[in-house]
Amino acid sequence: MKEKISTSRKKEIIEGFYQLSVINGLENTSIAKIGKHLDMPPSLIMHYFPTREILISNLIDYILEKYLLIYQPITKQLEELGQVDLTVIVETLFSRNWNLLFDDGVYYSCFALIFRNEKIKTEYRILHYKLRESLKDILDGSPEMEGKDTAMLAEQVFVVVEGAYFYLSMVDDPADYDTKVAYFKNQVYALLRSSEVEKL
Amino acid sequence: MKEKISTSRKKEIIEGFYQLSVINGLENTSIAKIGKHLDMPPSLIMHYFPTREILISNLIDYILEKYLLIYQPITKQLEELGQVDLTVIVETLFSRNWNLLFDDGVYYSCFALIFRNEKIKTEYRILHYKLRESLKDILDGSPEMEGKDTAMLAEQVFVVVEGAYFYLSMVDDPADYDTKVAYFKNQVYALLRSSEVEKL
DNA sequence: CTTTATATTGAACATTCATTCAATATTATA
DNA sequence: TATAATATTGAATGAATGTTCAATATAAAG
Repeated sequence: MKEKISTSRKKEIIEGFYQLSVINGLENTSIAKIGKHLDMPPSLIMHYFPTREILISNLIDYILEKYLLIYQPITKQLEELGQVDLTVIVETLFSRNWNLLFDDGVYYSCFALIFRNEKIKTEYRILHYKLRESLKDILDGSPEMEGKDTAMLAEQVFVVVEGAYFYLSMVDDPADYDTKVAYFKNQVYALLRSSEVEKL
Repeated sequence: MKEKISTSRKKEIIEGFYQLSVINGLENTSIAKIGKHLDMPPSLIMHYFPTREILISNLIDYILEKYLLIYQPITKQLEELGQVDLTVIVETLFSRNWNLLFDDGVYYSCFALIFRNEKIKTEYRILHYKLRESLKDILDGSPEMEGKDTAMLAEQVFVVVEGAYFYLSMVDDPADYDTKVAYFKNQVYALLRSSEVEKL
């Protein structure tokens, strides 16, 4: 029971950090502000996270865990039906709920840290490699993908997905947004249908 | 001549800001540090940029201007030969020099601000729309693109390019890097060759 | 040369920052 | 119950933050 307090407090602090970062931005969220938000002295926060760097590192773990949740609809169908429809994959990847799962502002702020912090870079790399491997495994389970280079396909699909999310963040006009999403979905469907990607 | 001092000082300050941001990160670069770096009192910086927000806004202008420079090899060939080879386009878009033109860490840190600042978001949107329009114009000039939906193609090509740059930032292993770049280049070539993109 | 506008300086401001520390309260273990 | 470990508090630290201001230097315009 002793450990419980420690872990739940840590979770509470990270979540408070995240919530305030969504509102004010990562760079404007101080330890004092988190403390005020959670009704907790700053010294208690530093008891659990000795430095700000450690605190941020844990926030990134938290965000990357959330990031993985986009896969839930796919893995759910995989468990229930034993295999996954390609349409479900594409629709899941481009679903707007993904965007609602976590805040893009915080996500990209944290991402920007990879350029000056090797540990964070590695964390991001591992996550993104994992995502592609998962997709490869799913594709390998589909009879339509027989004989295709699924590893390459997974890379190519995700580059479209991530490029799309990056770009679409700037698009405000809903009609414009929908048109572009349709472009990118078709692009992915074309990739998955293509015969040019067959293995040697 | 009076105006000259003002503009050159402003340029000096923004460049100093940028340089320090590359090293220490945008969020760790204060006005005092810029002043020390340029041997200049902080008050002089605030004379030209009354608030930090304005300073950042100008830094973003500076970065986005640099971003546009990736197009130089293409526009150069366009001026010299009257038309552009598709290979030159793809190779230019994926050239490593692009990465060296400006720092990705600063670029993504600034990008993260679009989620809490409409003005910055609009600036980013305008730039990215401009990039796509330029590519469309270039494609329209190519006989190989006759009858194709070049607007859509430009969108699809850039989503691959930007997704690739985002993803490749995390990749450290050079062999891995090259493999993936080859994937994404082929992906773009396939897009440009595809017959499925014909206009209605 | 005088006047006016701009450039530059250095000191000062309150505020916020991450972090430290010693003291106390709570809980788990023996 | 006594002891040891953890949880929590509140006050204090010095350094850094963005910003303001009045004073001075320099250059342009009349």
